[in-house]
Amino acid sequence: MHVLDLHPWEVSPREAAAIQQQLRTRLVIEDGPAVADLRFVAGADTSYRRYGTVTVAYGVVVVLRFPALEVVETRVVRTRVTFPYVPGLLAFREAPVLLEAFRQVEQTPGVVLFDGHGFAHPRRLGLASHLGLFLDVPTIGCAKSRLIGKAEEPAGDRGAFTPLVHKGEVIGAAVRTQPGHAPLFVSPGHQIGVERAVEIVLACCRGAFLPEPTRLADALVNEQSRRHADADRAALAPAID
DNA sequence: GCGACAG
DNA sequence: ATCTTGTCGC
Repeated sequence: MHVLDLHPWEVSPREAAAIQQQLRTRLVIEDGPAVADLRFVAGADTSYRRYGTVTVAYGVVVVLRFPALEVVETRVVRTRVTFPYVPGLLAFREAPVLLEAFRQVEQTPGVVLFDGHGFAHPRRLGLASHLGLFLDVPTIGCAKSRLIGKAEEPAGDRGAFTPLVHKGEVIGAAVRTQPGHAPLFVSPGHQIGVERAVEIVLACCRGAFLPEPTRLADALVNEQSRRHADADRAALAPAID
């Protein structure tokens, strides 16, 4: 896939917040691809492991055919990470490795699902929105927990959802993807609206808490990270105290 | 000033 | 996210 180079990632937390303020003005939170026109959807996720002072990150992108949800392409990438986890600045920790993985993707998806928020962010530029701008493709944020905003508990049946509101604005939705389980927080990333985002996420669910793209990316990235743990530790021996 | 806080 | 055995529940 084509990946735009909008700004450097080697920045301080202070600069990171300023960059988000700048990028949010370019976001497009409306419309989105019609479910009937979707042919391919993708899911992306990361996994971390610390070896001494070095933190290694694995990034994975899985492309599925839609609506069959069959895997058609998978990409795995590994990089070192220096940016710390800071609530609200997640993209600066995860984007580098994920964008590298996306560069290797051949089948451009009609929409990409990320494990984190999109518009439901303090500055309206969560991971999904930030990467949507770099990829110039519709994206959706699928977070397992809330970052900001409030939502009524959705009904217990699968598909039920309530609006996630922050400062009087609807920024996403709490969606019941699996009965008996806490709701999934869905929010627009880029080039899509709340309603369409929820519709697509539900169309990607097969009974599990997470939609297939994200669920498969999560399973694959964790497996890769663990399978290469020993080799990675050995390769980084010189850098370990 | 005191909580809350994606992964 | 990651560290971790067994265990309660659908």
